[in-house]
Amino acid sequence: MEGRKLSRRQRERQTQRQEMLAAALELFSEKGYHNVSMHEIAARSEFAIGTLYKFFTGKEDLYKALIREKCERFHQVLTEAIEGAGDEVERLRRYIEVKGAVFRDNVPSIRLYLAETRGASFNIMAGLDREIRERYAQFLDSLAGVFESGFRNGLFRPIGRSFHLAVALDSLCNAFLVLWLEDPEKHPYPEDPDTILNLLFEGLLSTSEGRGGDRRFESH
Amino acid sequence: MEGRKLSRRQRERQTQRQEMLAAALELFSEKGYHNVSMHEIAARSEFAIGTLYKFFTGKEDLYKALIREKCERFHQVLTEAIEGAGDEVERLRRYIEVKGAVFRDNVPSIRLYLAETRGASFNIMAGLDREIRERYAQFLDSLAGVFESGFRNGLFRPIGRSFHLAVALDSLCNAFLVLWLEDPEKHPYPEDPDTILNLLFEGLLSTSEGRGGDRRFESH
Amino acid sequence: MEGRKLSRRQRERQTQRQEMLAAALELFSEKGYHNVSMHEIAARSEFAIGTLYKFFTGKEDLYKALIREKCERFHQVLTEAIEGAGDEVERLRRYIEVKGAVFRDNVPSIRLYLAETRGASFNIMAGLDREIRERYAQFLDSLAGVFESGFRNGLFRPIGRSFHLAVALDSLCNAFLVLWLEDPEKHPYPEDPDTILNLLFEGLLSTSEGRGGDRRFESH
Amino acid sequence: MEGRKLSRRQRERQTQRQEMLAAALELFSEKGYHNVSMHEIAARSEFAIGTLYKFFTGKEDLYKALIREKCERFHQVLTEAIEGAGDEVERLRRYIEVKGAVFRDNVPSIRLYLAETRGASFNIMAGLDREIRERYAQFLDSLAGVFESGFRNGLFRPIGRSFHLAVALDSLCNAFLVLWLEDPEKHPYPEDPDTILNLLFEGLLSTSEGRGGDRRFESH
DNA sequence: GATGAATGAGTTTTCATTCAT
DNA sequence: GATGAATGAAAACTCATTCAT
Repeated sequence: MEGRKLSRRQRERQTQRQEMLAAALELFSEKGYHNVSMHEIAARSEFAIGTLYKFFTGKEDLYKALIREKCERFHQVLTEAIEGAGDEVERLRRYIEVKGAVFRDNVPSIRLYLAETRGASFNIMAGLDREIRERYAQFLDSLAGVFESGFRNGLFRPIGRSFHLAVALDSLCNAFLVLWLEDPEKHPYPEDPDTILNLLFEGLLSTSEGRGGDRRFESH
Repeated sequence: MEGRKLSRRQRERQTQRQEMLAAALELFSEKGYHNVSMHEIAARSEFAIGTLYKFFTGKEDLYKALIREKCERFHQVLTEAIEGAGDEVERLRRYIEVKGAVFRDNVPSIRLYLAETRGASFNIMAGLDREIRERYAQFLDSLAGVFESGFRNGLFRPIGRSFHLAVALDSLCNAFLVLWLEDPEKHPYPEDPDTILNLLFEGLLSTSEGRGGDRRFESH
Repeated sequence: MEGRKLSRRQRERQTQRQEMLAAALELFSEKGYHNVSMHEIAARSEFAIGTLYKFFTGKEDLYKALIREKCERFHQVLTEAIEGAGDEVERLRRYIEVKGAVFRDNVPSIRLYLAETRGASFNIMAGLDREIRERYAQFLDSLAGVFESGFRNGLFRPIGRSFHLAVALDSLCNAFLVLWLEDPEKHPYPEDPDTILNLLFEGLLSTSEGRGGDRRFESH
Repeated sequence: MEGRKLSRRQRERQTQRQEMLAAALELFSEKGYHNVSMHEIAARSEFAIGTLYKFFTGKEDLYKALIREKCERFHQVLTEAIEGAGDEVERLRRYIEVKGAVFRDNVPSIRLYLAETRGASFNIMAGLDREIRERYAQFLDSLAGVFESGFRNGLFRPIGRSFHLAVALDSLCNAFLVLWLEDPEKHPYPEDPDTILNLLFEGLLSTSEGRGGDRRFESH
């Protein structure tokens, strides 16, 4: 992705950095930011404590780097999923599938990701919160774009603002994923993306012009 | 629930306890569990630190008590909303409205509630996590019951499992509420519950039997 | 000196504070600021480390308090010595004697005092340096006042600026005291203050008007 | 002093060593021993940290070498000043002038020199303290020799022990120099050495035989 | 029963020194 | 011989908890 010519030294440093981040990820995702000490990270990553401080200016910096890199990666993958080929429905299906796959493969990261994008994170850590949320908002806009485009070409019936639909779909997926995270046996993430999609689609599609759902509500 | 005859002493203790919890709530919701010290809670509640330890066995116990009581209260109120009078649609509407109202009136608690029920809470605090989640699951079952009942009496079309629908509706509300929490101006929580409800209902209602949404997907 | 009504508690706190400062003084004077750890001070004063931090906001604060209090005391005592009764000569004699006595009785403090007022202290410690030097300058002005007064009433011949004479006398005493500090046997601080005073006085006194010292230099 | 035939290699090493010492001097005099890290010295001198350790066994050794060399140089120059041509008065004048010139040209070194020779240096650094003080004592003896010689040839009146006079003159100069160091504008080091010298001489000279200063004191 | 002073284990971070390249 | 990445002991400081008054 970047210039390929990294010296051996530089490549080694990258590897070490990744090992540190990996150890930190494990620990943070197991116990949360405040319950992990730098000594633990050093021990788990098998580096001396001082070496950690050569790579990161402090615990906060280490955590920020970790979160930033993971979030960036997730958003990249998800953005690719919804910006790829296919009509809007296919792209949403792909989004649901990819999101599930990413979760399955990155459980530890997910715990942190969720703590940052959902719930009430207390990251006083100047700026991180804002940064992540902005990146997330940016992604939601992309997702809203898919609905918008579906509206324009008549694939979707305009039952709500595209942004709301994006929020809805994303939070639906997250809800299923959190259930899965808690008890994978009891709450498997749907193999078929339509299980989730239909929750929104079963009335979203413009072909259902003959129905009178709205009227029903209006009468209330 | 308990015997009503509390001595003056006991009543005083209850008041003191509530004052401690109120001070703790303010602080925890402002700064998060780990960034609040027992001294701060003592200072804010105007009790001696030793007195705090007469009421709670430690910081963790205090936090647990706080979370438990708040969650219990929320679930109670929400359960009442969905178990009250009216058909299923009305009950869901009431749920959305009550949830909005409860949030508006309890912003500090909400931050903690969200941290516990959504996202990846790191509450290693033996059991709290489990306890809260169980209570939450219990509530989701109640909510699912509303859909179930709607299915049975033909008000809803069976577009998914009732539990999934409960999860979907709840996470939809949460998503809107988190948006509102972040920026109340930009993302007001809908006055009209149908704004949220329609996201699910526009195809969920059994009156739309004539439409061919499903077929469309099957053809894919 | 101050309002006498200190509660027992307050008196105890004062005692503890003094014990902490005493332990710190010993250690700082033995090994210097940077070679003493808070743990050592805690151990030597027989308090828990946390208790130290209840009395002083940090190591720097502890050191500053120590220096400030000692310096203030010294300057007070010395100022009293030169502002007491007697003609200028007597007052200077008393200054030399009192300075010797104070040194003898406060060897550990002296090491710190000297490090602060003489030599090149590297007290980056915002302000302390300045504060101490200002207090010292103030004292030198008092001492210069004695010479000034001696000039005015004709007791002293005006062989230099009064401030220079103050600096000269003070540095003379310090020099003798440092010698004594290094090797009390070999370099006892003079019992008779005139041993020091005569180094300046043997020509300073106005009664020596008949001599031609200056002329001698002019002819060179 | 040493054999003159240094190989190119050896000469290079000397140069490097001097560069290291120069960088260290700058830093130590700016911030004090404990506030300078070996990394800083390495960076400022543009050598690798490992290279520093090839030349000096450690930080302490580096500092000792620095102090030793600077002190040696100062004492050499000052000894030359007082051992040169001229009568005792001229030699003392030259001493005062040279001392002023050396200070002016070596402010950074001076800060360290003062920290070592005056005040209470905390150089636990085994031996350095003693070593420097011995060299200093040696110099004071040379200076005392000038007074001694002045006594012998009748140029000076024996108003005190020659060693005391040496201490007195040196501390007088130091006092003026410290004043100058603190505020060169307000306290310039005297251009005319007699400004300092007269503080001692105005009664020291044997030509003032007619005066009765001593008697005056005796009467007290 | 309430109080808050005292405690000390545990945290983050620095930096002199070593040694494989 | 020079290099600088890696090391880990040691420092300053915090805070949950105890217990004598």
